[in-house]
Amino acid sequence: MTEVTVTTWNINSVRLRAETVLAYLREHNPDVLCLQEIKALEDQFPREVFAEAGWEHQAVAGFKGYNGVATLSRIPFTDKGVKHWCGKEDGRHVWVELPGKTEVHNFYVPAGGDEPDPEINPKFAHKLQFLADMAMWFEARKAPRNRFVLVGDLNVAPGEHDVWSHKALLKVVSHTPIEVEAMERLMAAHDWVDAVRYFTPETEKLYSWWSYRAKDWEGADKGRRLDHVWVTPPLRRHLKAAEIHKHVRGWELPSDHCPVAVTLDI
DNA sequence: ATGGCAGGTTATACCTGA
Repeated sequence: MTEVTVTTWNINSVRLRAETVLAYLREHNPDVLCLQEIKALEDQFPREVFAEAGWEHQAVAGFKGYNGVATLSRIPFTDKGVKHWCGKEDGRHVWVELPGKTEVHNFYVPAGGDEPDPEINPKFAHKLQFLADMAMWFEARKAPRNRFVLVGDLNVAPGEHDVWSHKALLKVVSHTPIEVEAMERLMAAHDWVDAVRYFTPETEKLYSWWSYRAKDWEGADKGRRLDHVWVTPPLRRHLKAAEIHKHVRGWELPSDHCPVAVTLDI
Protein backbone atom coordinates (compact mmCIF):
# COMPACT_ATOMS: atom_id res chain seq x y z
CA MET A 1 0.00 0.00 0.00
CA THR A 2 1.26 3.40 -1.00
CA GLU A 3 -0.47 6.64 -0.13
CA VAL A 4 -0.73 8.86 -3.19
CA THR A 5 -2.36 12.18 -3.96
CA VAL A 6 -3.99 12.50 -7.37
CA THR A 7 -4.86 16.06 -8.36
CA THR A 8 -6.91 17.35 -11.29
CA TRP A 9 -6.64 20.90 -12.62
CA ASN A 10 -7.96 22.59 -15.74
CA ILE A 11 -4.98 24.87 -16.36
CA ASN A 12 -6.32 26.89 -19.34
CA SER A 13 -3.01 26.99 -21.26
CA VAL A 14 -0.04 25.13 -19.79
CA ARG A 15 2.46 27.29 -21.69
CA LEU A 16 1.12 30.51 -20.21
CA ARG A 17 0.98 28.96 -16.73
CA ALA A 18 3.95 26.56 -16.57
CA GLU A 19 5.45 28.55 -13.68
CA THR A 20 2.09 28.51 -11.89
CA VAL A 21 1.95 24.73 -12.22
CA LEU A 22 5.50 24.54 -10.84
CA ALA A 23 4.52 26.70 -7.86
CA TYR A 24 1.55 24.42 -7.21
CA LEU A 25 3.68 21.27 -7.46
CA ARG A 26 6.15 22.69 -4.94
CA GLU A 27 3.46 23.87 -2.54
CA HIS A 28 1.26 20.77 -2.58
CA ASN A 29 3.54 18.00 -3.83
CA PRO A 30 0.92 15.82 -5.53
CA ASP A 31 2.17 12.42 -6.72
CA VAL A 32 0.08 12.66 -9.86
CA LEU A 33 -1.15 15.87 -11.48
CA CYS A 34 -3.75 15.61 -14.25
CA LEU A 35 -4.05 18.75 -16.37
CA GLN A 36 -6.78 19.68 -18.85
CA GLU A 37 -7.04 22.40 -21.46
CA ILE A 38 -3.30 22.49 -21.92
CA LYS A 39 -3.99 24.19 -25.29
CA ALA A 40 -0.79 22.81 -26.77
CA LEU A 41 0.47 20.18 -29.15
CA GLU A 42 2.47 17.35 -27.59
CA ASP A 43 5.69 18.95 -28.94
CA GLN A 44 4.83 22.26 -27.28
CA PHE A 45 4.30 20.75 -23.82
CA PRO A 46 6.93 22.06 -21.35
CA ARG A 47 8.17 18.61 -20.32
CA GLU A 48 11.55 19.69 -18.99
CA VAL A 49 10.16 22.31 -16.59
CA PHE A 50 8.16 19.64 -14.74
CA ALA A 51 10.70 16.82 -15.15
CA GLU A 52 13.45 18.89 -13.51
CA ALA A 53 11.14 19.55 -10.56
CA GLY A 54 10.65 15.80 -10.05
CA TRP A 55 7.55 14.99 -12.14
CA GLU A 56 9.51 13.20 -14.84
CA HIS A 57 6.86 10.67 -15.85
CA GLN A 58 4.49 12.29 -18.29
CA ALA A 59 1.69 11.29 -20.64
CA VAL A 60 0.39 13.91 -23.05
CA ALA A 61 -2.57 14.01 -25.47
CA GLY A 62 -2.00 17.31 -27.23
CA PHE A 63 -4.17 19.35 -29.58
CA LYS A 64 -3.61 22.56 -31.47
CA GLY A 65 -4.97 25.66 -29.74
CA TYR A 66 -7.73 24.01 -27.74
CA ASN A 67 -8.36 21.07 -25.43
CA GLY A 68 -5.39 18.81 -24.66
CA VAL A 69 -4.75 16.79 -21.48
CA ALA A 70 -1.55 15.73 -19.72
CA THR A 71 -0.71 13.62 -16.68
CA LEU A 72 2.49 14.32 -14.70
CA SER A 73 3.78 11.90 -12.09
CA ARG A 74 6.57 11.28 -9.61
CA ILE A 75 5.68 7.60 -9.83
CA PRO A 76 6.67 5.63 -12.95
CA PHE A 77 3.89 4.38 -15.20
CA THR A 78 3.57 0.68 -15.96
CA ASP A 79 1.56 1.60 -19.06
CA LYS A 80 -0.05 4.64 -20.66
CA GLY A 81 -2.12 5.62 -23.66
CA VAL A 82 -4.31 8.11 -25.46
CA LYS A 83 -7.88 7.24 -26.42
CA HIS A 84 -10.01 9.04 -28.99
CA TRP A 85 -13.72 9.66 -28.56
CA CYS A 86 -16.64 10.43 -30.88
CA GLY A 87 -14.46 9.91 -33.94
CA LYS A 88 -12.24 12.91 -33.14
CA GLU A 89 -8.54 13.00 -32.25
CA ASP A 90 -8.98 16.10 -30.13
CA GLY A 91 -6.93 15.53 -26.96
CA ARG A 92 -9.61 14.75 -24.40
CA HIS A 93 -8.41 11.53 -22.70
CA VAL A 94 -5.04 10.26 -21.56
CA TRP A 95 -4.67 7.31 -19.19
CA VAL A 96 -1.80 5.92 -17.16
CA GLU A 97 -1.34 2.74 -15.15
CA LEU A 98 0.46 3.01 -11.79
CA PRO A 99 2.19 0.13 -10.01
CA GLY A 100 -0.46 -2.13 -8.49
CA LYS A 101 -2.61 -1.98 -11.65
CA THR A 102 -4.27 1.27 -10.66
CA GLU A 103 -5.43 3.17 -13.74
CA VAL A 104 -5.79 6.94 -13.73
CA HIS A 105 -8.04 8.27 -16.50
CA ASN A 106 -7.73 12.00 -17.21
CA PHE A 107 -10.66 13.49 -19.18
CA TYR A 108 -11.70 16.79 -20.66
CA VAL A 109 -15.39 16.43 -21.52
CA PRO A 110 -16.73 18.85 -24.19
CA ALA A 111 -18.19 22.04 -22.72
CA GLY A 112 -21.29 21.83 -24.88
CA GLY A 113 -21.83 25.39 -26.13
CA ASP A 114 -24.66 27.67 -25.08
CA GLU A 115 -27.94 26.06 -26.10
CA PRO A 116 -28.87 22.92 -24.12
CA ASP A 117 -30.63 21.26 -27.07
CA PRO A 118 -28.84 18.51 -29.03
CA GLU A 119 -31.22 19.01 -31.99
CA ILE A 120 -30.02 22.54 -32.71
CA ASN A 121 -26.60 22.64 -31.00
CA PRO A 122 -23.99 20.14 -32.30
CA LYS A 123 -21.63 20.98 -29.41
CA PHE A 124 -24.26 19.92 -26.91
CA ALA A 125 -24.96 16.77 -28.94
CA HIS A 126 -21.19 16.04 -28.85
CA LYS A 127 -21.12 16.45 -25.07
CA LEU A 128 -24.04 14.05 -24.56
CA GLN A 129 -22.55 11.53 -26.99
CA PHE A 130 -19.17 11.78 -25.23
CA LEU A 131 -20.72 11.04 -21.82
CA ALA A 132 -22.78 8.18 -23.30
CA ASP A 133 -19.70 6.68 -24.98
CA MET A 134 -17.73 6.94 -21.72
CA ALA A 135 -20.54 5.10 -19.93
CA MET A 136 -20.55 2.38 -22.59
CA TRP A 137 -16.77 1.96 -22.48
CA PHE A 138 -16.52 1.73 -18.70
CA GLU A 139 -19.55 -0.56 -18.58
CA ALA A 140 -17.81 -2.92 -21.04
CA ARG A 141 -14.64 -2.90 -18.92
CA LYS A 142 -16.50 -3.38 -15.64
CA ALA A 143 -15.01 -5.96 -13.28
CA PRO A 144 -15.35 -6.10 -9.51
CA ARG A 145 -11.62 -5.81 -8.82
CA ASN A 146 -10.89 -2.86 -11.13
CA ARG A 147 -8.89 -0.14 -9.38
CA PHE A 148 -9.66 2.89 -11.52
CA VAL A 149 -9.48 6.61 -10.78
CA LEU A 150 -11.40 8.89 -13.16
CA VAL A 151 -10.53 12.57 -12.97
CA GLY A 152 -10.95 15.68 -14.98
CA ASP A 153 -12.98 18.63 -16.11
CA LEU A 154 -16.21 16.76 -16.75
CA ASN A 155 -18.02 20.04 -17.43
CA VAL A 156 -21.09 18.99 -15.44
CA ALA A 157 -21.98 20.20 -11.95
CA PRO A 158 -24.45 17.46 -11.03
CA GLY A 159 -25.74 18.31 -7.56
CA GLU A 160 -27.95 21.14 -6.33
CA HIS A 161 -25.08 22.21 -4.11
CA ASP A 162 -22.47 21.89 -6.85
CA VAL A 163 -23.70 25.26 -8.21
CA TRP A 164 -24.29 28.66 -6.62
CA SER A 165 -27.99 28.54 -7.54
CA HIS A 166 -29.74 25.36 -8.62
CA LYS A 167 -32.78 27.32 -9.81
CA ALA A 168 -30.80 29.91 -11.80
CA LEU A 169 -28.74 27.27 -13.59
CA LEU A 170 -31.38 24.66 -14.47
CA LYS A 171 -31.33 25.83 -18.11
CA VAL A 172 -27.65 26.70 -18.22
CA VAL A 173 -25.30 24.22 -19.89
CA SER A 174 -23.33 22.36 -17.15
CA HIS A 175 -26.33 21.89 -14.84
CA THR A 176 -29.30 20.96 -17.07
CA PRO A 177 -31.22 17.77 -16.16
CA ILE A 178 -30.30 16.08 -19.46
CA GLU A 179 -26.56 16.43 -18.73
CA VAL A 180 -26.93 15.47 -15.09
CA GLU A 181 -28.77 12.32 -16.17
CA ALA A 182 -25.99 11.51 -18.68
CA MET A 183 -23.44 11.92 -15.89
CA GLU A 184 -25.50 9.75 -13.55
CA ARG A 185 -25.58 7.00 -16.20
CA LEU A 186 -21.78 7.26 -16.45
CA MET A 187 -21.46 7.01 -12.66
CA ALA A 188 -23.70 3.94 -12.60
CA ALA A 189 -21.77 2.31 -15.46
CA HIS A 190 -18.89 1.41 -13.14
CA ASP A 191 -20.40 2.14 -9.71
CA TRP A 192 -18.12 5.17 -9.45
CA VAL A 193 -17.70 6.82 -6.06
CA ASP A 194 -17.47 10.62 -6.05
CA ALA A 195 -14.31 10.91 -3.90
CA VAL A 196 -14.83 14.60 -3.10
CA ARG A 197 -18.47 14.31 -1.99
CA TYR A 198 -17.43 11.22 0.00
CA PHE A 199 -15.86 13.61 2.54
CA THR A 200 -18.45 16.41 2.36
CA PRO A 201 -22.20 16.37 3.10
CA GLU A 202 -24.42 16.59 -0.01
CA THR A 203 -25.91 19.89 1.22
CA GLU A 204 -22.60 21.73 1.57
CA LYS A 205 -21.70 23.99 -1.39
CA LEU A 206 -18.61 22.85 -3.31
CA TYR A 207 -17.17 24.63 -6.36
CA SER A 208 -14.03 24.17 -8.45
CA TRP A 209 -14.64 26.86 -11.11
CA TRP A 210 -15.42 30.56 -10.96
CA SER A 211 -15.99 32.65 -14.11
CA TYR A 212 -13.41 35.17 -15.22
CA ARG A 213 -16.25 37.61 -15.85
CA ALA A 214 -17.13 38.34 -12.26
CA LYS A 215 -15.45 41.53 -11.06
CA ASP A 216 -14.95 39.92 -7.68
CA TRP A 217 -15.03 36.13 -8.20
CA GLU A 218 -14.66 35.39 -4.49
CA GLY A 219 -17.16 37.99 -3.31
CA ALA A 220 -19.81 37.01 -5.88
CA ASP A 221 -18.95 33.30 -5.31
CA LYS A 222 -21.04 32.15 -8.28
CA GLY A 223 -19.11 28.93 -8.71
CA ARG A 224 -19.75 25.48 -10.09
CA ARG A 225 -18.16 22.08 -9.33
CA LEU A 226 -17.09 20.98 -12.80
CA ASP A 227 -13.87 19.15 -11.83
CA HIS A 228 -14.18 15.68 -10.39
CA VAL A 229 -12.28 12.76 -8.92
CA TRP A 230 -14.07 9.41 -8.90
CA VAL A 231 -12.88 5.96 -7.85
CA THR A 232 -14.18 2.42 -8.42
CA PRO A 233 -15.60 0.50 -5.41
CA PRO A 234 -12.39 -1.41 -4.48
CA LEU A 235 -10.72 1.97 -3.81
CA ARG A 236 -13.56 3.41 -1.72
CA ARG A 237 -12.21 2.22 1.60
CA HIS A 238 -8.74 3.43 0.60
CA LEU A 239 -9.84 7.07 0.34
CA LYS A 240 -7.99 9.25 2.86
CA ALA A 241 -8.80 12.89 2.05
CA ALA A 242 -10.15 15.29 -0.54
CA GLU A 243 -9.34 18.98 -0.87
CA ILE A 244 -10.41 21.72 -3.25
CA HIS A 245 -7.52 24.18 -3.42
CA LYS A 246 -9.63 27.30 -3.82
CA HIS A 247 -6.82 29.70 -2.88
CA VAL A 248 -5.09 28.90 -6.19
CA ARG A 249 -7.98 30.65 -8.03
CA GLY A 250 -6.73 33.83 -6.32
CA TRP A 251 -3.13 33.57 -7.56
CA GLU A 252 -1.68 35.95 -10.16
CA LEU A 253 -2.83 35.19 -13.72
CA PRO A 254 -5.04 32.30 -12.56
CA SER A 255 -6.87 29.59 -14.44
CA ASP A 256 -10.64 29.90 -13.95
CA HIS A 257 -10.53 26.39 -12.40
CA CYS A 258 -8.75 25.42 -9.18
CA PRO A 259 -7.00 22.13 -8.37
CA VAL A 260 -8.96 19.28 -6.76
CA ALA A 261 -6.82 16.79 -4.82
CA VAL A 262 -7.69 13.32 -3.51
CA THR A 263 -5.41 11.22 -1.32
CA LEU A 264 -5.81 7.44 -1.28
CA ASP A 265 -3.91 4.20 -0.74
CA ILE A 266 -3.14 2.26 -3.89
C1' DA B 1 -26.56 39.50 -13.38
C1' DT B 2 -24.85 34.83 -16.84
C1' DG B 3 -21.52 37.15 -19.26
C1' DG B 4 -19.26 42.08 -18.03
C1' DC B 5 -13.22 38.01 -19.27
C1' DA B 6 -9.48 35.19 -21.09
C1' DG B 7 -6.48 32.33 -24.37
C1' DG B 8 -5.02 30.88 -28.97
C1' DT B 9 -4.72 31.41 -33.79
C1' DT B 10 -2.02 31.46 -41.08
C1' DA B 11 -4.16 37.19 -35.41
C1' DT B 12 -4.87 42.91 -35.09
C1' DA B 13 -11.19 39.51 -35.80
C1' DC B 14 -13.02 35.36 -34.52
C1' DC B 15 -13.23 31.01 -32.40
C1' DT B 16 -13.38 28.71 -27.94
C1' DG B 17 -14.80 28.25 -22.98
C1' DA B 18 -19.31 27.49 -19.41
